[in-house]
Amino acid sequence: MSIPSIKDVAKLAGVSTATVSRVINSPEQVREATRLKVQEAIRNSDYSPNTLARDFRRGSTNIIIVVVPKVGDPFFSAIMRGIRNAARTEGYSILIREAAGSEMGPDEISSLVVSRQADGIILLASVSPFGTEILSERSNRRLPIVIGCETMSPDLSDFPSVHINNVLAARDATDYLISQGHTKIGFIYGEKQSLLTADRELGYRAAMRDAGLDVEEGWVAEGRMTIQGAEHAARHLINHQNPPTAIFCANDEMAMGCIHELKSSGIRVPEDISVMGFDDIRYAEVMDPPLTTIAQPALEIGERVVYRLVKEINRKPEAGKESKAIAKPEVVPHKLIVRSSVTKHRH
Amino acid sequence: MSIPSIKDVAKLAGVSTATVSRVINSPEQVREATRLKVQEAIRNSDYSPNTLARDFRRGSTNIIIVVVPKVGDPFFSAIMRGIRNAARTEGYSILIREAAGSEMGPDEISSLVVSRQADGIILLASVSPFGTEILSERSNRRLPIVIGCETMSPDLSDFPSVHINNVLAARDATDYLISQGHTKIGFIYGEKQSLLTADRELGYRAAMRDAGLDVEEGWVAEGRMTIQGAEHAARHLINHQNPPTAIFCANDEMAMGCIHELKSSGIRVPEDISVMGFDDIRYAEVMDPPLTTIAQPALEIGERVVYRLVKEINRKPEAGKESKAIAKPEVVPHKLIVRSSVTKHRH
DNA sequence: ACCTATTATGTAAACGTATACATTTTTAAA
DNA sequence: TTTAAAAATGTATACGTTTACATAATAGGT
Repeated sequence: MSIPSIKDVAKLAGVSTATVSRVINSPEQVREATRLKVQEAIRNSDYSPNTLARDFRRGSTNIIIVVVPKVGDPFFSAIMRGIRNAARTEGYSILIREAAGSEMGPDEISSLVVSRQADGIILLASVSPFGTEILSERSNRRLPIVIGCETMSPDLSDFPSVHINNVLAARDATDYLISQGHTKIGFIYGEKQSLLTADRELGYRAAMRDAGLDVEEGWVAEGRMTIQGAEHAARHLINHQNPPTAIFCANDEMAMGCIHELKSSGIRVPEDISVMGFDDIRYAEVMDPPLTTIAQPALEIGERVVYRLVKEINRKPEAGKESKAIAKPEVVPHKLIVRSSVTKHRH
Repeated sequence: MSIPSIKDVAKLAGVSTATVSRVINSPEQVREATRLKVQEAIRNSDYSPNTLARDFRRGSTNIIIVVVPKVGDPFFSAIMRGIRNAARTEGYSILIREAAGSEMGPDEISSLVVSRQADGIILLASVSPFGTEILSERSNRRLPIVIGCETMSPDLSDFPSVHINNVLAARDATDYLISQGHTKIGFIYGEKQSLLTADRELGYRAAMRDAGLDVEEGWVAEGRMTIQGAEHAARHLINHQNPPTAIFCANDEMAMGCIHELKSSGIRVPEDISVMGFDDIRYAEVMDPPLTTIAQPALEIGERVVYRLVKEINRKPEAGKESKAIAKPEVVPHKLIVRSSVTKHRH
């Protein structure tokens, strides 16, 4: 015997398929006696609805896909927790899609958007520059999309989003270093094309400029968001003829690489060089030295991003209007976390 | 105008829907002239196939779902890379499902298995104890499942799986500590119910026994696989009246917590106490001190686990046999990585 | 030009569910 | 009881594809 369908149940219970369907989807509509009979038949036939057929018929899946750059990134732990919480209360299932850097091409992202395998998409991964054109094509705006954490290029900025103010946060971080007496401050950014770390660099440079400090050529380098990349960048910075006394890394993982490289070169952190991170991943406080960094309200971001998305999903009906309204981003507060990797500079 | 279907394309191109379908799925079957005409129509109508309908009709999705305990765990980076590689060459898409400890109840895992939203499932997360009954029910054995890394309870052991020999690996780790002159060796395991860390504990105890060494009550504690848990456990161990001179942690993250706790208590690592990890996550080598640990061939595991799964998916046809054949696990080699967190014990 | 073998296309049914609408049964009021 | 209103159930269709089968077009020989 093959896999049982709703018909089998109907026959077994002596009712129509419509009634079985109602027992499953709106039990209050069917009389108790019938309901019991049907439920009994469901058990006996070991039936469970064919999700594929159901989703097809309904035209929706109750699934939200979260696109994440890399599953092994500790930064996403808390965000995902927030996403799960909110998704559960809203009745959605979460599936995660790994973008893995540039390995997820325009085709993939496009197919994700255009095929209705999900009711909505949460982008925690940068889609610039490759996917930008894709997403901005009107034709691909079929599925609601909300962007979390990431900064998007201007032509995508009308997507709803929730994130901290990265420019301001980086500025605060830099200001803190300056307040500790540092004047020669280096910066390690992530990927060249990433607008996210570009924003952080903007904040860094703004703070330096406003404090009347120079940013020497060679004080900023690319760390590719990886440990090895940051090690390489750190080596570059300390080999500079006039090396910085403090280094601001665009995320914590790079800070780890940076610190490791410094120590390996016999440089003490923070006594010789201070290091500042970004994100406050869970390893930050057990590092040696514990990392001074910027914390994002990850749980809150996760929750708000799905509430925002669900709102978007539910106001599909009036699709006639082709709502051109630019969604203003929801900005959540960041926070400076002072630990021990930054210390006062002794002149 | 609503969302275009294959019918619209057919009308526009002046052919039947069957031909359009063929142009999409087996272009070589249709004459070039027609093909071009249809492709033109597809472009003009901005059509893309409704995945829901297609999957429903085909009865399969070309999707593999990977169940992972937590997305923020660096251990899964490399495994996922392997999975992605293999999945791409096999023509499958990967979606990830976060189990998040015990938050994914039997219902969820069951629904995952029984609904055909995927063609197969890769379990990197332990399903013991809660999901065990679920999975072992014959009625739920509808979707091919392959287990990676994890150890399963005996009644699930007939699922295909690929992993290292955890018992042996833990034994090798412990033997290494013993070879360095340690006789008082502690152990921090993960979760009480986890068979995975139970295996590692088994290996640890076996090594101790075979070396004629005692394991004192109080030398082993639960670290819950988290930093905080490990800190707590470490505190427990060092407060013992006769504290160990080496601590073996069931994963690297706990080793980080352990080391942090030791240092905070003024204990030097490895001079006073040696610490050994497990997994060789990417942070292991930049820790201070760099962590001596056991490496798993993560990339290989990832690849083999999907090849195994695909094999399973493809031999569905002969379902009549209800293949009771117990699949023997594929065991891959582990490797001891010697760094600096373990040193010779001075008597 | 004719017939055959091959190739290309069209026709129509099916997949499993949900639901609008029609019909039957029940309930409650008179 | 009778009747109207309300509630429960049944009938039948649609969702968008794919595909077995039937039919039409082409090509290749004579």
